[in-house]
Amino acid sequence: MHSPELLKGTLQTIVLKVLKDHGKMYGYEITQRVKELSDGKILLTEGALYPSLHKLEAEGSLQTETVHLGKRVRKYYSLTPEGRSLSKERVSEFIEFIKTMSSVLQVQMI
Amino acid sequence: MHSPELLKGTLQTIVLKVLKDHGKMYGYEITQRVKELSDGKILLTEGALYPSLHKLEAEGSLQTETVHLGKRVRKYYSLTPEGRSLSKERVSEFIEFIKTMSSVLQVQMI
DNA sequence: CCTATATACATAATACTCTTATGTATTCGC
DNA sequence: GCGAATACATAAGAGTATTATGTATATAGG
Repeated sequence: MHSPELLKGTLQTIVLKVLKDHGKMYGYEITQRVKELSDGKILLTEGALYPSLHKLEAEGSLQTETVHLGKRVRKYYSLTPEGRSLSKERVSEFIEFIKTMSSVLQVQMI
Repeated sequence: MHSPELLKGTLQTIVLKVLKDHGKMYGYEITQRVKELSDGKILLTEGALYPSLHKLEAEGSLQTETVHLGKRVRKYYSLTPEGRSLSKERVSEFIEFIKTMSSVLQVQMI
């Protein structure tokens, strides 16, 4: 598990990119996918994920679809066109940040 | 200038690595060196830097030397042996984090 | 059967880190 | 002389995440 401080500020980027790559997903599914992709090193907490999803929805980057499975409820999230471009933007920003950090830290990362 | 959220959690790493690479430095000098290395994209704020330096000193990672230049005072910071190994550790952690993120975001960064 | 774990959502209190604002003071360039 | 740069420092506030808590259903193993 990574030191959590580094993760700060990357949650939205992760959510947006994972949704872009995997299409319609629900919250719990996102946590599992990220856990899988990160080989267990990034464990999204619910307390961070759900408010983040709600915020992205409120801002128009995500749209939702509620599905009932028997008595259980699932809320599927998918990117709106604005969410799609925000996803690209966030990933680009992140890559630029890494480039800058590799200069500052004098390490080869790109 | 990078979106500040991404920078969170990287300040200590930056300070420790820059001090390792450039030896004895004072606070203001660190801000300038980082600004230079990052091509103006990372501007350390004093409100974040000084408390961080104080904390690292209190924890035994940094040692200080106060120098008087006429009436002005400069406080030089340098790594202790513990600081040296912490520097390595923080940089390694950061690189590991980037590797993980590149898996999650499905982008080629390493 | 029942109980722990997994699934699935959500919110509130708290902690942590940084930004912004403020304060003090010296030095340099025009 | 005066604004900008140098040089330190701290406090108030904002933002983001963790931890804790709450509710509820489904499933696997003893």
